[in-house]
Amino acid sequence: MSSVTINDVARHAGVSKKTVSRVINNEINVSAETRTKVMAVIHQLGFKRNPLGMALAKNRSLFIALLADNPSPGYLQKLQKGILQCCSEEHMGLFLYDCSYRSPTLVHEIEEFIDNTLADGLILVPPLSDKQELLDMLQRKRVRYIRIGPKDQDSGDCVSFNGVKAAYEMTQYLLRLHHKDIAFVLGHPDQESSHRCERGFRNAIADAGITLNEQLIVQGYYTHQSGVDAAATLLSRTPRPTAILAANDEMAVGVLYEAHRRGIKIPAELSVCGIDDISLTTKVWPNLTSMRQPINAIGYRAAFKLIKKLKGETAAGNDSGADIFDCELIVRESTSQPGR
Amino acid sequence: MSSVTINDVARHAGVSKKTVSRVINNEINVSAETRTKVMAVIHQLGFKRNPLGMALAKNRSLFIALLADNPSPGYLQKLQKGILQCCSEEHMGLFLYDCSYRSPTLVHEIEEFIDNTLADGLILVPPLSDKQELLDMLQRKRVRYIRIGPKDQDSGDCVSFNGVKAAYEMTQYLLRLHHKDIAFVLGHPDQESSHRCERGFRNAIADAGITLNEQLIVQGYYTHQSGVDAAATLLSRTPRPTAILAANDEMAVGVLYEAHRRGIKIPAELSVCGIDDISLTTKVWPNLTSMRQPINAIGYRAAFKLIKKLKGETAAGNDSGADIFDCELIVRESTSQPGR
DNA sequence: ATGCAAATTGACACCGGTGTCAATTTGCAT
DNA sequence: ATGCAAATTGACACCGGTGTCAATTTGCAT
Repeated sequence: MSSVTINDVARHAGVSKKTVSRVINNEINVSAETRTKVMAVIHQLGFKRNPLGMALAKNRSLFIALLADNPSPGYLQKLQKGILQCCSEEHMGLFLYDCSYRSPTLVHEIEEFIDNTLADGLILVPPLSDKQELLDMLQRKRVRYIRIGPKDQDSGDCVSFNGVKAAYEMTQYLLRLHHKDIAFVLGHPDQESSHRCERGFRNAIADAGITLNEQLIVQGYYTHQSGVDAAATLLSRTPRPTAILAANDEMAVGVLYEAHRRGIKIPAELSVCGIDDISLTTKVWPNLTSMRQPINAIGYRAAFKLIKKLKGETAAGNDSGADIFDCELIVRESTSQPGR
Repeated sequence: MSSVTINDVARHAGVSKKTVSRVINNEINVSAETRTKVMAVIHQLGFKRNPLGMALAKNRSLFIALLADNPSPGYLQKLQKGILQCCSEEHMGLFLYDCSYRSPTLVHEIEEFIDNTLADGLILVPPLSDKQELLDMLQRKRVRYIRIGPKDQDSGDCVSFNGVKAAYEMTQYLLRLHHKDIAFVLGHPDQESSHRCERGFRNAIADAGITLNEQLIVQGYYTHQSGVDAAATLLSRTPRPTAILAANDEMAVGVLYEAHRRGIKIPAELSVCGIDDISLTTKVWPNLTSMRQPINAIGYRAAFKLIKKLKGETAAGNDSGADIFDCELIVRESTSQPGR
């Protein structure tokens, strides 16, 4: 390796390596003259701090990791993209770890992962965000984390999405189209986001003065197949719903599939819509109407908060902005007035 | 941190820390007695080697990273899964880095990424696998890498997929169904895999004794939209092809979309198929016939080779097995005899 | 010029490991 | 018992940084 060390810089600048360290870390108590001189040498030699040496000395690796187990690959992919963008800007590496929510040794596996990488910051994706046993372990190991979409949105260390509003507004949109029999496909019961969407849906129906037919709410699990299954149930009901809203796009695409299979015309005979706005929405036919969740921004924000936390900069001023993101209705081809 | 260090183990076992180091690294020249004693203490205290200390002393981080810029998210996702599985088994962390093939500062960005993470092993995904400028930089920095699907498949440090055979067999399948006017959507011209598929397609047509209509080969770029555009071109030709084979599934799904939009019945009026077998194939309607590329296995294998290389174990014996994976035809709902 | 607090700087030890090399112990032939 | 090569072990320096604390320098009031 031809890498330049802090010692090289110190020698060239005629100062001690501790002083160089002070300059690198932007510490106070370095004279302007010294700082300028050292900075010049740093640029001249192309010095870059070795993150391993730093990590060992400070006992903080500044590495962060994304822990994921999410049934919707499109969601994860967008989230990952947002996180990576922030990491890239902040010159941080991102470790990835795939885990299985159902694994009985989950917490142990994650602990081992942390020992292997020494990551000291984690981004938790639902349903991991609410696994108390995991959070306890992280606390014990003093590993920082930011949770995405946890149950208690008020804890400072999380970023979420206003799922109630998303489902509420999507339902309102369907009502404006004059749909009466609107069905709803729930997400996984372990994930709070599913309950939030359900609340939004129920509120919208209630606020419209309609008595909800409980038969039109069916269980799903956020997976494509559960969307297919839910649609199979709903589409054999009489009267058939004229619109189906699914708690995520992955399931909505499943609904689309089952409807096609039965020869039901979309949107003429059935409106279908989802929530999230993953890339899948513009790949299927017809393109899926969805509620855009700014997944990219959520990922970016989560990474940003985590990194600031690790670097010890308190999220002050304009940084402590809203961490509950709003949705946006994206009307595409899969919804219309009944019969059109 | 309550972590146990090598010093703690040494003290408890009554040996020097160098001896403990020898035991950890499975070096020879440690008496059986000492080894047993030290191992006992290691288990008793729950000692785990600190990867940072090791990395600093050995000047090898043993961290690996996946560098990706691929237009098909489904492909990348499956690859990632295979890589992660291997990393998990080998107790290695995986860094992720998203880059843009087109960025003029690509090589510099990647160099910076390596400096920030000290990854000393990389997995390169096409089209990065063939970027000579990048490979040179890695050579210079002595960063090891494994390439996926490079142009020169014979270099030992790569894992690929038999694209010629995949396209050849898929075309044969369509010919067996008695299709005559079979169209082909090319992938990105910068990626060798596209050329390989084209060769397979041409060979199959030639071997069947058919004169190829060059009008039926259109350019694509491996993206969904390029599939839509290619289909728009192909489906307005007279006579219209009765089957379209795309060089990847992402584009095939685009073809499906455009055909639906035009009210063309699939597969009755048009057979559509792709290559890769990404998860998207079973989400769209009708489910897409595809050539399964063992993407998971490819990712796993790439990670395995890289890790072995880093650990210095020469891939000997049964390990040096075939690194060109074969395809498998998966017939689903999007193909049939013409007119059925 | 003098005194003193604050600012600046560097010597040294340390983070948790490994490499080098010399010292000690072991095993075996004589 | 003796000699000698091979096996085993540990002292010490080092990888590239940072923390502590004491020494030196600076800036200002007197």
